[in-house]
Amino acid sequence: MPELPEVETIARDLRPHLTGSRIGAVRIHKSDVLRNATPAAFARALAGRRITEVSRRAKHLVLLLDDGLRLVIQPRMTGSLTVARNPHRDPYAVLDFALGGTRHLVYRDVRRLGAVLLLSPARWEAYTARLGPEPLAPGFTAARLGRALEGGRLAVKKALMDQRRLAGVGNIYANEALWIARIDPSRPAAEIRATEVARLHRAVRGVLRRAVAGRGTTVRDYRTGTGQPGAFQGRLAVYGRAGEPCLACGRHLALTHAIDGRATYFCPWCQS
DNA sequence: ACGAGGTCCTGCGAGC
DNA sequence: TGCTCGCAGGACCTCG
Repeated sequence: MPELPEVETIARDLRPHLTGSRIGAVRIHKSDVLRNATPAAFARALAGRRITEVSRRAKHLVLLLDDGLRLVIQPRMTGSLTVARNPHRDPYAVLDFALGGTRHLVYRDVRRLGAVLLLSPARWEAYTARLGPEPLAPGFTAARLGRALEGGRLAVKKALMDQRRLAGVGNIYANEALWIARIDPSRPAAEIRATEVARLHRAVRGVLRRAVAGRGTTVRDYRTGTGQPGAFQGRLAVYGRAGEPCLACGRHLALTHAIDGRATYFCPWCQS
């Protein structure tokens, strides 16, 4: 679920609560999300550490600790992170860090497809180097997007969602951006013309920025860092609207699973 | 060098 | 009402 706007919202919400906080007791309710540490080693590495910085990279939340290690949390489909006071019993709570007083940072993940990593500075460098550019960074130009789409005949929608080519775009915003840019999601990425790349560049950045302003899209599980649903789901133009009228031309929107097996919503008329 | 499909998990809504 | 089936925001892998 959480794509760039959702993780950005979580990071902004958590930052004032976490920055400077010391992690007390670490409770691991489900250990299968820990991808590179045993539960004992994980708890030992975190307990007593101070959080010095809260940031986002792609769809990952990154907590920098005072010993240089980074706690990287990738919520994938159903993960959420909130700061709560005296968290109530929740069968889907996965991790719980006491923060002093009554505050806790809780990672909740129904399907537990999420990933939690503890990375040294060197491993972090290697990790972030494999991810593509940040689409909202000032230096992300249309030419840069054009380069990300180069090579191979893969569908442009798949290229947009490929985290090595471009960071942070998932299924919802790939659908939205392609509709805004009036580009057929199944077209080979390498065949998108320069004028279309320019439209797509504007569309991707525009929809991501508006979704951040709207505090993300809640389809089902996503919650902001304060535990609220996002507000952008009411402003989606195509995602989840199969059979409903296209907001541009009024014809019926279509749904296919032919691209990568993922739900692709599009207007067969506007995006052809 | 691709794409297709299975895998990790659980829950929910549709359909029978 | 109660079952089974397919699908869900992601990303990894193997196979052909």
